[in-house]
Amino acid sequence: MTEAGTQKRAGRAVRVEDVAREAGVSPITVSRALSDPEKVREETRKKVAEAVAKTGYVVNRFASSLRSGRSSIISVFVSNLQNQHFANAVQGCADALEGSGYHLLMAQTGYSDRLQQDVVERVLPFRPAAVMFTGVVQSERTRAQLGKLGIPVMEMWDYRPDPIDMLVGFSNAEGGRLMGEHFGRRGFRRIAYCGRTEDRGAQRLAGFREGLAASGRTVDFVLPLEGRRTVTDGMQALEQIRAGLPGCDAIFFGTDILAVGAVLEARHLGLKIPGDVAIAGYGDLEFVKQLHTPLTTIYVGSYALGLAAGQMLRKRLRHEEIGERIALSPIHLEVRASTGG
Amino acid sequence: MTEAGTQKRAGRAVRVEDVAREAGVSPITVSRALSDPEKVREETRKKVAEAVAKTGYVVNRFASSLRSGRSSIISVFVSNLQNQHFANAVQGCADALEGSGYHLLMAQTGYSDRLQQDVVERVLPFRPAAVMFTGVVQSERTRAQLGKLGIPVMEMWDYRPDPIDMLVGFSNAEGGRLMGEHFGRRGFRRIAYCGRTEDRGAQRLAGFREGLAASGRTVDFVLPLEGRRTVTDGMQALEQIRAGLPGCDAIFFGTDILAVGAVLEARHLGLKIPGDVAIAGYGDLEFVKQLHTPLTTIYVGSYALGLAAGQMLRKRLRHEEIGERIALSPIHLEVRASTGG
DNA sequence: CCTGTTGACGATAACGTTGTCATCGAGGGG
DNA sequence: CCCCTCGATGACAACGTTATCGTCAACAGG
Repeated sequence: MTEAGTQKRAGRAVRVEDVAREAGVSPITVSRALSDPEKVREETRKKVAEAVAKTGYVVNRFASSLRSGRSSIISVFVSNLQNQHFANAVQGCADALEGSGYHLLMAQTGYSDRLQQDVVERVLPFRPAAVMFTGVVQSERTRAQLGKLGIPVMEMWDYRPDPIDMLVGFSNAEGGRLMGEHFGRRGFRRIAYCGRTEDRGAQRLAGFREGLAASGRTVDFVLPLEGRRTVTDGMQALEQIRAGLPGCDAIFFGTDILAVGAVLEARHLGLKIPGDVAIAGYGDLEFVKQLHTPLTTIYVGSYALGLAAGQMLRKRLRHEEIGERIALSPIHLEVRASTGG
Repeated sequence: MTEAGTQKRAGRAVRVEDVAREAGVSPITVSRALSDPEKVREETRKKVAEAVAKTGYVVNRFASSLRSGRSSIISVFVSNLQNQHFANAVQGCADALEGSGYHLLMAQTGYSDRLQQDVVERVLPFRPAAVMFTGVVQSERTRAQLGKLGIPVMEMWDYRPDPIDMLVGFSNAEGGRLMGEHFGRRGFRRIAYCGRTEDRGAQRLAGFREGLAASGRTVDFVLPLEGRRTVTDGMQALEQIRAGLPGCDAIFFGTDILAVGAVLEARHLGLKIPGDVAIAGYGDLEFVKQLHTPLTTIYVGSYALGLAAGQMLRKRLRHEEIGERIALSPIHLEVRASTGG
């Protein structure tokens, strides 16, 4: 058994009935005055407001949601708020939904599918009006279950062509392409990629190749580094790339953290950036412009993404036309000193 | 009128009654089998479980909370998740409460008192089992209102001796003191402080003076900078301090962001750090160890703080003895190159 | 055999609100 | 002057669950 629910409120709650008696009207009129004021005369509304103030009445949303069959809860699934981008996105959602009367219920998911399944089931008792995910839902079973729920579902962050319902994401391919074109304009000749080569990484790499192809270039060396990586990995990567591709003059890292490591290591080795080797990253860190050698990277607006998702969802909840159910949040190239800004 | 509540569920919901019929028991037995399994025979429990699976029953927490008078909702007030420290703290709370059966409801507060008052009222309809705040509650009216609620209240982040109910915070004075002692050990002679001189800043400064006093030192120059500040402010501050206190050889900034600016400006001016001027900050940024000149600062464990707060609250909700209702989360000095680490 | 206790389960009612339909008077068109 | 619409309000019942009390059988102790 769970621990929840040992809190009991003391005393008898103030009910609509009490307010109604105080105001000299019927309970249903109190209800209307509070939730649909236009249907009540100005004068009556005022009497009710006074009675509410006097009694200290606070509506009970459990009763109200039960009876009306409406829920003001939107459930937000986040794998980890310590990831600053996710936190920003959630804040964006919150801001977009401010004043809409909806409330965000945090649901923590680990990265694992099994957990996500559990959590979805833990949230369903609240009959949420909608659910949002930072990151696409992986498990097919969960996707099917969510689809059948008949409520708006928002997937954020990643792109996929067949969302459960709505999606606002970044195009990883677009980011890679922008960087490829930039490398072409800069005239780099021996080009390496380092980072993940699965999922998001694969998309970034594919886009990168495409962008380079526009100026007849190719990726001459790929150093795959799967999973979570650190600055130290980036430092080692630089050596491996220089060994694997002698004369390499430009490296695109799939993740800023690796690029930061490479920048530090290059300075350590006395290499000129970008003279000897140009280095670029992909936007997962906010401080890279404050490095000694500011890093060229792909800027990812995680707050803006969350805001856009929240706005789309809000429209949807108002039954307004939302047009496309898939939106790509803008990303752009930040050219800085590390590629010769 | 708010927008919320336009979602209506289609079809007839599966109720305990349906499950009961399927399992050949009474509704109340189904309820018990699900929420208090020990009171039901193993065999009956199994029949109920099968019936639940077959019917796809999901409990309706609105009905259950309404009838039982218990809420599984804990309301968390955050001013801004884009502040990484707050996000970490919230994640800590979430982790501490994982598996407890409680759910976190996000409540966004601006920094203003008026807003906080509004939001508290927006949350009360959920009859939360507890409320948590990142940051102490400023408004006396809100403090009184919360006190009367009779539910656990947790204030996080700042320290104050008279919390509404429970508090887990950092001692800003302690951080200042540690830095003052460090400056003493380093032998700095002409010492400046720059940053806020109100609230948290005042405490940091007071602690700093105290730490310096241990080695007979004093703060020779104070440059007050109230409000939110940026790297640029830090850059300008360095010049002002050098003008205001010629020969200044060490500066303690009340906020890392200012210290970062000063470090960048010092490098720009060709000053040696810490040879010409030592610089230290106060832990609000995570990347300062990755600067070209890593920054000495006060480390603040925001995740650990949230975790501790969540754990204390969890105990409290189980009616366990919690001992002190006030806890100080550990902070410590991170000595790095910018003060001659 | 009687009384008391315990364990498993059920019948009834109530939690506080709002959807639905009904009522009633005011005003407008024929 | 009648019929109809419209605005404002009320009576009643129902949303889905669980607290409370009650029933009934099994069993122990005297």
